[in-house]
Amino acid sequence: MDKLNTRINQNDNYQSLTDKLRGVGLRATRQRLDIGSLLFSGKDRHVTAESLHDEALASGMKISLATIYNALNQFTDAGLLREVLIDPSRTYFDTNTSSHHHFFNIDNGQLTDIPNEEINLPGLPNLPEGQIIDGVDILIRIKPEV
Amino acid sequence: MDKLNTRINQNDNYQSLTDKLRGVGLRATRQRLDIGSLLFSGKDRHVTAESLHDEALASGMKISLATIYNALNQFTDAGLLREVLIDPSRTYFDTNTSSHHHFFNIDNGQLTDIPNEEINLPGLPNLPEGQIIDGVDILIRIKPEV
DNA sequence: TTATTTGTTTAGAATTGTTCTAAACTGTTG
DNA sequence: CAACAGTTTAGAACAATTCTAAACAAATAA
Repeated sequence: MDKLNTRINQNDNYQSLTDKLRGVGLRATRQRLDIGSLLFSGKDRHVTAESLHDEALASGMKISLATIYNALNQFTDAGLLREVLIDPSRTYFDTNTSSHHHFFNIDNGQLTDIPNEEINLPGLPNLPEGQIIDGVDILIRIKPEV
Repeated sequence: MDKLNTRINQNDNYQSLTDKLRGVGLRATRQRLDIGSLLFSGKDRHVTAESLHDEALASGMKISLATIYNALNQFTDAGLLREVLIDPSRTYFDTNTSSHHHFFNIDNGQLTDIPNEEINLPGLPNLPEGQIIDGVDILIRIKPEV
Protein backbone atom coordinates (compact mmCIF):
# COMPACT_ATOMS: atom_id res chain seq x y z
CA MET A 1 0.00 0.00 0.00
CA ASP A 2 2.68 2.40 1.04
CA LYS A 3 4.72 1.31 -1.87
CA LEU A 4 1.82 1.78 -4.21
CA ASN A 5 1.12 5.27 -2.96
CA THR A 6 4.70 6.23 -3.31
CA ARG A 7 4.73 5.08 -6.84
CA ILE A 8 1.52 6.87 -7.70
CA ASN A 9 2.73 10.08 -6.13
CA GLN A 10 5.99 9.78 -7.87
CA ASN A 11 4.33 9.41 -11.20
CA ASP A 12 2.16 12.41 -10.46
CA ASN A 13 5.15 14.50 -9.60
CA TYR A 14 7.00 13.29 -12.61
CA GLN A 15 4.31 14.43 -15.00
CA SER A 16 5.32 18.07 -14.84
CA LEU A 17 8.94 17.06 -14.99
CA THR A 18 8.19 15.03 -18.08
CA ASP A 19 6.67 18.10 -19.66
CA LYS A 20 9.61 20.19 -18.60
CA LEU A 21 12.08 17.81 -20.20
CA ARG A 22 10.08 17.37 -23.37
CA GLY A 23 9.76 21.11 -23.52
CA VAL A 24 13.49 21.46 -23.95
CA GLY A 25 13.77 18.54 -26.34
CA LEU A 26 15.00 15.88 -23.94
CA ARG A 27 13.49 12.46 -23.54
CA ALA A 28 11.91 11.89 -20.17
CA THR A 29 14.03 8.97 -19.12
CA ARG A 30 13.84 7.42 -15.67
CA GLN A 31 17.25 8.83 -14.76
CA ARG A 32 16.48 12.36 -15.87
CA LEU A 33 13.20 12.26 -13.99
CA ASP A 34 14.96 11.04 -10.88
CA ILE A 35 17.59 13.75 -11.13
CA GLY A 36 14.94 16.32 -11.92
CA SER A 37 12.93 15.32 -8.88
CA LEU A 38 15.94 16.09 -6.70
CA LEU A 39 16.71 19.37 -8.40
CA PHE A 40 13.34 20.89 -9.19
CA SER A 41 11.37 20.15 -6.10
CA GLY A 42 10.62 23.75 -5.29
CA LYS A 43 13.44 25.28 -3.36
CA ASP A 44 16.53 26.59 -5.12
CA ARG A 45 19.55 24.39 -4.96
CA HIS A 46 23.30 24.43 -5.58
CA VAL A 47 24.91 21.12 -6.43
CA THR A 48 28.01 19.54 -7.86
CA ALA A 49 27.92 16.35 -9.91
CA GLU A 50 29.39 14.45 -7.01
CA SER A 51 27.05 15.86 -4.37
CA LEU A 52 24.03 15.14 -6.51
CA HIS A 53 25.22 11.63 -7.21
CA ASP A 54 25.66 10.96 -3.50
CA GLU A 55 22.22 12.29 -2.86
CA ALA A 56 20.68 10.19 -5.61
CA LEU A 57 22.29 7.03 -4.30
CA ALA A 58 21.20 7.88 -0.77
CA SER A 59 17.64 8.18 -2.07
CA GLY A 60 17.89 4.71 -3.48
CA MET A 61 18.08 5.82 -7.09
CA LYS A 62 20.12 3.71 -9.44
CA ILE A 63 22.13 6.07 -11.57
CA SER A 64 25.74 6.39 -12.65
CA LEU A 65 27.97 9.38 -12.12
CA ALA A 66 28.43 9.70 -15.87
CA THR A 67 24.70 10.10 -16.27
CA ILE A 68 24.66 12.79 -13.61
CA TYR A 69 27.33 14.67 -15.54
CA ASN A 70 25.43 14.21 -18.78
CA ALA A 71 22.19 15.39 -17.28
CA LEU A 72 23.67 18.41 -15.52
CA ASN A 73 25.30 19.54 -18.73
CA GLN A 74 22.21 18.91 -20.82
CA PHE A 75 20.00 20.71 -18.32
CA THR A 76 22.42 23.61 -18.33
CA ASP A 77 22.51 23.77 -22.12
CA ALA A 78 18.74 23.70 -22.09
CA GLY A 79 18.55 26.58 -19.64
CA LEU A 80 17.11 24.58 -16.76
CA LEU A 81 20.28 25.08 -14.72
CA ARG A 82 23.03 27.61 -14.54
CA GLU A 83 26.71 27.17 -13.84
CA VAL A 84 28.14 29.19 -11.00
CA LEU A 85 31.78 30.22 -10.70
CA ILE A 86 32.94 29.39 -7.21
CA ASP A 87 35.94 27.22 -7.22
CA PRO A 88 38.22 26.46 -10.13
CA SER A 89 38.44 22.84 -9.09
CA ARG A 90 34.77 21.96 -9.26
CA THR A 91 31.68 22.96 -11.20
CA TYR A 92 28.61 24.13 -9.30
CA PHE A 93 25.13 24.15 -10.78
CA ASP A 94 22.31 26.37 -9.59
CA THR A 95 18.64 25.60 -10.10
CA ASN A 96 17.89 29.30 -9.95
CA THR A 97 18.41 30.41 -13.52
CA SER A 98 17.17 33.94 -13.06
CA SER A 99 19.56 36.84 -12.81
CA HIS A 100 21.00 36.81 -9.33
CA HIS A 101 24.27 36.58 -7.46
CA HIS A 102 25.93 34.66 -4.63
CA PHE A 103 27.43 34.63 -1.22
CA PHE A 104 30.13 32.04 -0.82
CA ASN A 105 31.10 31.25 2.75
CA ILE A 106 34.80 30.51 2.54
CA ASP A 107 34.68 29.00 5.98
CA ASN A 108 32.28 26.16 5.30
CA GLY A 109 31.87 26.22 1.54
CA GLN A 110 28.21 27.13 1.69
CA LEU A 111 26.74 28.93 -1.29
CA THR A 112 23.61 31.04 -1.00
CA ASP A 113 21.67 33.28 -3.33
CA ILE A 114 21.66 37.02 -2.95
CA PRO A 115 18.10 38.17 -3.57
CA ASN A 116 18.17 40.21 -6.73
CA GLU A 117 16.66 43.31 -5.13
CA GLU A 118 19.51 43.40 -2.66
CA ILE A 119 22.25 44.02 -5.13
CA ASN A 120 22.67 46.02 -8.26
CA LEU A 121 25.34 47.37 -10.44
CA PRO A 122 24.42 50.91 -11.36
CA GLY A 123 26.21 52.23 -14.37
CA LEU A 124 27.97 49.35 -15.98
CA PRO A 125 31.51 50.08 -17.08
CA ASN A 126 32.26 51.05 -20.65
CA LEU A 127 32.50 47.91 -22.67
CA PRO A 128 35.30 47.26 -25.12
CA GLU A 129 34.47 48.41 -28.65
CA GLY A 130 31.91 46.28 -30.43
CA GLN A 131 31.20 44.04 -27.46
CA ILE A 132 27.97 43.47 -25.61
CA ILE A 133 27.19 41.89 -22.26
CA ASP A 134 26.48 38.21 -22.14
CA GLY A 135 26.08 38.01 -18.38
CA VAL A 136 27.30 39.28 -15.06
CA ASP A 137 28.48 37.19 -12.14
CA ILE A 138 28.97 38.69 -8.73
CA LEU A 139 30.39 36.52 -5.99
CA ILE A 140 30.74 37.91 -2.50
CA ARG A 141 33.07 35.82 -0.41
CA ILE A 142 32.12 35.95 3.25
CA LYS A 143 33.56 34.52 6.45
CA PRO A 144 32.67 34.44 10.14
CA GLU A 145 33.14 37.68 12.02
CA VAL A 146 36.37 37.77 14.08
CA MET B 1 78.88 41.85 -26.02
CA ASP B 2 75.22 41.58 -26.69
CA LYS B 3 75.16 38.54 -24.54
CA LEU B 4 77.00 40.28 -21.78
CA ASN B 5 74.69 43.29 -21.86
CA THR B 6 71.71 41.04 -21.73
CA ARG B 7 73.07 39.33 -18.72
CA ILE B 8 73.93 42.57 -16.98
CA ASN B 9 70.51 44.00 -17.70
CA GLN B 10 68.88 40.85 -16.55
CA ASN B 11 70.79 40.95 -13.31
CA ASP B 12 69.83 44.56 -12.88
CA ASN B 13 66.20 43.76 -13.44
CA TYR B 14 66.41 40.80 -11.15
CA GLN B 15 67.67 42.89 -8.25
CA SER B 16 64.27 44.37 -7.50
CA LEU B 17 62.70 40.98 -8.07
CA THR B 18 65.12 39.50 -5.59
CA ASP B 19 64.03 42.08 -3.06
CA LYS B 20 60.41 41.41 -3.84
CA LEU B 21 60.81 37.69 -3.27
CA ARG B 22 62.88 38.10 -0.11
CA GLY B 23 60.30 40.56 1.09
CA VAL B 24 57.68 37.86 1.16
CA GLY B 25 60.01 35.24 2.60
CA LEU B 26 60.84 33.35 -0.57
CA ARG B 27 64.34 32.51 -1.72
CA ALA B 28 65.36 34.22 -4.91
CA THR B 29 66.00 31.13 -6.97
CA ARG B 30 66.81 31.26 -10.64
CA GLN B 31 63.40 29.80 -11.53
CA ARG B 32 61.43 32.23 -9.40
CA LEU B 33 63.37 35.14 -10.84
CA ASP B 34 62.70 33.92 -14.36
CA ILE B 35 59.01 33.51 -13.66
CA GLY B 36 58.93 36.85 -11.89
CA SER B 37 60.56 38.56 -14.84
CA LEU B 38 57.73 37.36 -17.05
CA LEU B 39 55.01 38.30 -14.60
CA PHE B 40 56.18 41.54 -13.03
CA SER B 41 57.59 43.40 -15.97
CA GLY B 42 55.29 46.35 -15.65
CA LYS B 43 52.03 45.69 -17.37
CA ASP B 44 49.28 43.69 -15.67
CA ARG B 45 48.94 40.14 -16.82
CA HIS B 46 46.56 37.19 -16.64
CA VAL B 47 48.09 33.75 -16.95
CA THR B 48 47.43 30.09 -16.38
CA ALA B 49 50.15 27.68 -15.31
CA GLU B 50 50.20 26.20 -18.76
CA SER B 51 50.33 29.51 -20.62
CA LEU B 52 53.12 30.77 -18.43
CA HIS B 53 55.05 27.55 -18.87
CA ASP B 54 54.77 27.80 -22.63
CA GLU B 55 55.94 31.37 -22.48
CA ALA B 56 58.89 30.51 -20.27
CA LEU B 57 59.99 27.72 -22.59
CA ALA B 58 59.59 30.00 -25.58
CA SER B 59 61.87 32.51 -23.84
CA GLY B 60 64.48 29.83 -23.50
CA MET B 61 64.05 29.41 -19.76
CA LYS B 62 64.59 25.96 -18.33
CA ILE B 63 61.83 25.31 -15.88
CA SER B 64 59.40 22.53 -15.19
CA LEU B 65 55.63 22.82 -15.13
CA ALA B 66 55.62 21.67 -11.51
CA THR B 67 57.79 24.61 -10.60
CA ILE B 68 55.45 26.97 -12.39
CA TYR B 69 52.58 25.58 -10.34
CA ASN B 70 54.60 25.87 -7.15
CA ALA B 71 55.63 29.42 -7.88
CA LEU B 72 52.17 30.60 -8.90
CA ASN B 73 50.70 29.20 -5.72
CA GLN B 74 53.48 30.59 -3.54
CA PHE B 75 53.23 34.01 -5.16
CA THR B 76 49.48 33.93 -4.63
CA ASP B 77 49.83 32.95 -0.97
CA ALA B 78 52.35 35.75 -0.59
CA GLY B 79 49.98 38.29 -2.11
CA LEU B 80 52.01 38.92 -5.25
CA LEU B 81 49.29 37.39 -7.41
CA ARG B 82 45.59 36.89 -7.19
CA GLU B 83 43.42 34.05 -8.39
CA VAL B 84 40.57 34.97 -10.71
CA LEU B 85 37.41 32.94 -11.16
CA ILE B 86 36.80 32.52 -14.84
CA ASP B 87 36.45 28.96 -15.78
CA PRO B 88 35.93 25.99 -13.49
CA SER B 89 38.35 23.95 -15.54
CA ARG B 90 41.43 26.10 -15.17
CA THR B 91 42.96 28.49 -12.67
CA TYR B 92 43.81 32.01 -13.79
CA PHE B 93 46.27 34.24 -11.98
CA ASP B 94 46.30 38.02 -12.16
CA THR B 95 49.34 40.18 -11.48
CA ASN B 96 47.03 43.02 -10.50
CA THR B 97 46.34 42.33 -6.84
CA SER B 98 44.44 45.51 -6.14
CA SER B 99 40.67 45.51 -5.84
CA HIS B 100 39.30 45.35 -9.35
CA HIS B 101 37.09 43.26 -11.59
CA HIS B 102 37.08 41.64 -15.00
CA PHE B 103 35.67 41.39 -18.45
CA PHE B 104 35.81 37.92 -19.90
CA ASN B 105 35.31 37.69 -23.63
CA ILE B 106 33.49 34.40 -24.09
CA ASP B 107 34.23 34.53 -27.78
CA ASN B 108 38.02 34.41 -27.62
CA GLY B 109 38.72 33.74 -23.96
CA GLN B 110 40.40 37.07 -23.40
CA LEU B 111 40.40 38.47 -19.90
CA THR B 112 40.81 42.18 -19.22
CA ASP B 113 40.69 44.33 -16.13
CA ILE B 114 37.86 46.70 -15.47
CA PRO B 115 39.39 49.92 -14.16
CA ASN B 116 38.24 50.24 -10.60
CA GLU B 117 36.68 53.68 -11.06
CA GLU B 118 34.45 52.26 -13.74
CA ILE B 119 32.53 49.92 -11.55
CA ASN B 120 31.17 49.95 -8.08
CA LEU B 121 28.70 48.18 -5.95
CA PRO B 122 26.77 50.76 -3.97
CA GLY B 123 24.99 49.37 -0.95
CA LEU B 124 26.17 45.88 -0.45
CA PRO B 125 23.46 43.39 0.34
CA ASN B 126 22.67 42.40 3.89
CA LEU B 127 25.12 39.77 4.95
CA PRO B 128 24.09 36.60 6.74
CA GLU B 129 24.21 36.94 10.51
CA GLY B 130 27.70 37.08 11.98
CA GLN B 131 29.46 37.10 8.63
CA ILE B 132 31.76 39.68 7.14
CA ILE B 133 33.04 40.24 3.63
CA ASP B 134 36.25 38.59 2.61
CA GLY B 135 36.20 39.82 -0.96
CA VAL B 136 34.04 40.56 -3.97
CA ASP B 137 34.47 39.21 -7.47
CA ILE B 138 32.62 40.67 -10.39
CA LEU B 139 32.96 39.04 -13.76
CA ILE B 140 31.23 40.57 -16.77
CA ARG B 141 31.02 38.12 -19.61
CA ILE B 142 31.06 39.89 -22.95
CA LYS B 143 30.77 38.83 -26.57
CA PRO B 144 30.91 40.43 -30.00
CA GLU B 145 27.91 42.53 -30.97
CA VAL B 146 25.50 40.73 -33.33
C1' DT C 1 0.80 -4.03 -30.41
C1' DT C 2 5.39 -5.12 -32.19
C1' DA C 3 9.44 -3.70 -34.89
C1' DT C 4 12.57 -0.22 -35.92
C1' DT C 5 14.96 3.75 -35.13
C1' DT C 6 17.21 6.94 -32.46
C1' DG C 7 18.50 8.71 -28.21
C1' DT C 8 20.27 7.33 -23.51
C1' DT C 9 22.80 4.99 -19.94
C1' DT C 10 26.66 2.77 -18.26
C1' DA C 11 31.21 0.87 -16.80
C1' DG C 12 35.37 1.65 -17.47
C1' DA C 13 39.03 3.83 -20.06
C1' DA C 14 40.95 8.17 -21.25
C1' DT C 15 42.02 13.00 -20.62
C1' DT C 16 43.17 17.12 -18.27
C1' DG C 17 44.52 20.16 -14.69
C1' DT C 18 46.87 19.96 -10.51
C1' DT C 19 49.36 18.11 -6.50
C1' DC C 20 52.53 14.86 -4.45
C1' DT C 21 56.92 12.25 -3.79
C1' DA C 22 61.48 11.60 -3.06
C1' DA C 23 65.91 12.34 -4.85
C1' DA C 24 69.08 15.73 -6.68
C1' DC C 25 70.24 20.39 -6.27
C1' DT C 26 71.03 25.28 -4.67
C1' DG C 27 70.45 29.49 -1.72
C1' DT C 28 71.68 30.99 2.68
C1' DT C 29 73.92 31.19 7.11
C1' DG C 30 77.53 30.43 10.20
C1' DC D 1 83.26 26.56 2.36
C1' DA D 2 80.33 23.34 5.21
C1' DA D 3 75.99 22.28 6.51
C1' DC D 4 71.25 23.01 6.68
C1' DA D 5 66.91 24.09 4.94
C1' DG D 6 64.40 25.23 1.20
C1' DT D 7 63.73 24.29 -3.91
C1' DT D 8 63.38 21.91 -8.25
C1' DT D 9 62.25 18.12 -10.95
C1' DA D 10 60.48 13.97 -13.38
C1' DG D 11 57.25 11.17 -12.94
C1' DA D 12 53.66 9.10 -10.26
C1' DA D 13 49.33 10.00 -8.24
C1' DC D 14 44.94 12.22 -7.96
C1' DA D 15 40.52 14.30 -8.87
C1' DA D 16 37.14 16.16 -11.89
C1' DT D 17 35.31 15.47 -16.16
C1' DT D 18 34.66 13.54 -20.75
C1' DC D 19 34.79 9.79 -23.97
C1' DT D 20 33.77 5.12 -25.90
C1' DA D 21 31.12 1.64 -27.47
C1' DA D 22 27.93 -1.76 -26.07
C1' DA D 23 23.51 -2.63 -23.82
C1' DC D 24 19.25 -0.55 -23.26
C1' DA D 25 14.89 2.15 -23.44
C1' DA D 26 11.82 5.85 -25.40
C1' DA D 27 9.59 7.31 -29.51
C1' DT D 28 7.75 6.22 -33.88
C1' DA D 29 6.25 3.56 -37.68
C1' DA D 30 3.93 -0.16 -39.30
